[in-house]
Amino acid sequence: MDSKFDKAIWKIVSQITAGRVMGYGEVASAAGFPRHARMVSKAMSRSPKPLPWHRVVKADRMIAFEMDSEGYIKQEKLLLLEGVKIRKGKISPVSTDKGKSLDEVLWGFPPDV
DNA sequence: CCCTTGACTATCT
DNA sequence: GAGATAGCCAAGG
Repeated sequence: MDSKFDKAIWKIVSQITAGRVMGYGEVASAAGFPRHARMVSKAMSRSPKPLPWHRVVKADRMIAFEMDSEGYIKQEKLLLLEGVKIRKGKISPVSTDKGKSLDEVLWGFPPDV
């Protein structure tokens, strides 16, 4: 039985465009269930169809899995393939929906340095 | 019904 | 910046 919550989460996650990432809390809020960050992970695992789960990361923009775990490696790989820049496990601000300032995107993102 | 667990988050030291 | 603590909510034993 699929709950309303799960459906909402799947919808939001499937709508994340390639090269961009969202936080668990953001997804939950977007789905209409604030503070359900922890449930998001569960909902994604329960999805009957493949979902771009790798585009969902923690609030710190870091991969949620452990460094040595399979999930971490897999997610990092997928993100890199989609053009997401990662520095020491952290996703570049440009890859998020927050730091998508036109200047930064056009300039090619000089914020890091 | 109580307790534990989890792909979390925010705050404090 | 890293570690500890508390808050959070749903699901399962």
